Amino acid sequence: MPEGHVLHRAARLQGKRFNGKRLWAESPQGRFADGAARVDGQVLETIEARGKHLFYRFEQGDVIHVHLGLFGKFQMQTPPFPEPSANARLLLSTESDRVHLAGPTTCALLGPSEVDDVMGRLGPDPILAPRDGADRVAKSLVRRSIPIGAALLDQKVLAGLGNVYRSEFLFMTGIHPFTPAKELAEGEPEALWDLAVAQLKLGERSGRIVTVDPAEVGVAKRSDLTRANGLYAYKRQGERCRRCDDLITSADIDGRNVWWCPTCQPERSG
DNA sequence: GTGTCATGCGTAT
DNA sequence: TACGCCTGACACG
Repeated sequence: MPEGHVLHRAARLQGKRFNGKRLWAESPQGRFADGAARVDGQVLETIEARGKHLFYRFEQGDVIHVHLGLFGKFQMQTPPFPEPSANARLLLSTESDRVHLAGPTTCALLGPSEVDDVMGRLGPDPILAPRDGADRVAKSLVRRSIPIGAALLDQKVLAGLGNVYRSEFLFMTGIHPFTPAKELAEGEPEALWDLAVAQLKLGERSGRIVTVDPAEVGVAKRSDLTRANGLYAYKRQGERCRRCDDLITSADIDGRNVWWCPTCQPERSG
């Protein structure tokens, strides 16, 4: 259940084990058998994340492209390696480490130009924090009349946000989710970008999404926050806002729920 | 056991 | 807007 921080974390942790190493590749499930056979025995050069996509670049120019979708999962394993689950799409191993991939939406072999196509469809990635990121986000939001709540999930606007960060960032910036993207106030797109940069980097380091300021809930350290007290809005329907005590509410945008505080994020009449 | 939902996204209608 | 894909956790009977 991954947002962008999960993929960057995977790239970092797997890269530490596998970059520059010759790998065994197999697809116990069989659905990536050809691709696995193709890279089996090749040296992995780098693992790169962009938004919610992951790219494994091998010495002969082959690239494995992975997108976890809603259900995909990586597991890192060390010897003695457990029996792969029946749905293991891909195993990459050295003698001392193995990554086990199950349930991805995408696991495919690409050539370099196809990699460019995928990346070309993505907006700036907050974890990579390009200097012009805030500008690009602002320029793309100003052209859209769709709700900001929808725009934030559009990977062309900004690559790597998912449904948890969407509700959290809108809460933290005080923006009602149904505000048309083009009607954001001066500075708000930049504030959303800066928040994304800070929060996704925190998420990448800790491996979880915790947005709440520890002081706000009377906790000493960020690492003491849990799933139960670490979020402001996401999935808190009917619970009290941590700031104003109003009740968190929710609605559907394009088939996905968004949660917000009606007081902290007032509807804007335009 | 069955049904529903979920941190996602592409394609068809 | 609906459906398909991929899987696991949880609620319900």
